[in-house]
Amino acid sequence: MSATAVDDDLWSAIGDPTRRTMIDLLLREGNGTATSLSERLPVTRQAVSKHLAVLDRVGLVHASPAGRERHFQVDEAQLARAVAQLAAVGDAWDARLRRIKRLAEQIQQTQNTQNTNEGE
Amino acid sequence: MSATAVDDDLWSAIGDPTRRTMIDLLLREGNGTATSLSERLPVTRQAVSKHLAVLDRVGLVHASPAGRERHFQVDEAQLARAVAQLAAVGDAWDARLRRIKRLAEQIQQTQNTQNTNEGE
DNA sequence: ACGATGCGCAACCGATGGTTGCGCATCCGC
DNA sequence: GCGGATGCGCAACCATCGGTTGCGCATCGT
Repeated sequence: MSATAVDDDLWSAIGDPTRRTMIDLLLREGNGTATSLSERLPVTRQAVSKHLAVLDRVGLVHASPAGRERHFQVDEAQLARAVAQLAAVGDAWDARLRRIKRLAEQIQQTQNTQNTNEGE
Repeated sequence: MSATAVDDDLWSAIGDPTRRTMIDLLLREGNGTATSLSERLPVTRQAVSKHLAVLDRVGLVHASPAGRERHFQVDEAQLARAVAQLAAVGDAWDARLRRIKRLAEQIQQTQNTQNTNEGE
């Protein structure tokens, strides 16, 4: 049934909308610092820093110190794991509600045409 | 039109591991009450009741009073929306990961082909 | 050398997931 | 019909978390 400890950490990590956006930004730009990310987010540097700490703890990102800055970038393999988690839960529900799968896909199509990615 | 309010509510609703399990149980057994669910969960009835209230508020489940009991069941259409949310985020990241991998492979071969395909 | 920049630590606040305790309504056995 | 068991909601309370502000320290640039 899913829900191991690691899985749960990944879930809670990507469950936060701010963290999702941060991952998105990091993926888009390759890397970033707490300060650079905070400039593109509606939260303060400290909040971003905390989120980065969380993401770092679960291994979704890792930092590389460069002088007085800390450059973060996404760990692709770990993110792939997280994506697999999403898919797993979706599939689990889908397995029980296979008949609504088509409906979900239709909705997804609509959403994809509306928003390809996030901007806020 | 990225994260609308409703979408965000859906995310936070399914983001909680207890609520995910509750949805799972409800799907498995068709319906359930706060008490019946709490017997299968490591939390108290009140906690379950609160979660049910949250899920009810975002429309993922709805209750049907029966005597002194309140039977809940999953709203399939709304759950389909939620699954679509998961898939959408997963697809977005997945697509970007694929792009990164391709880019990395291309960089390795750039010495020869020089086919820079960085859309971004 | 000194100001600007980037960061971490600490204190604090509001929301939330969780608990316990209580009271009320409904059902069941007598 | 009465009383206990059952199911629920409300309220108080606690811990955690996302967020803020404030401060101090290290590094960079002139």
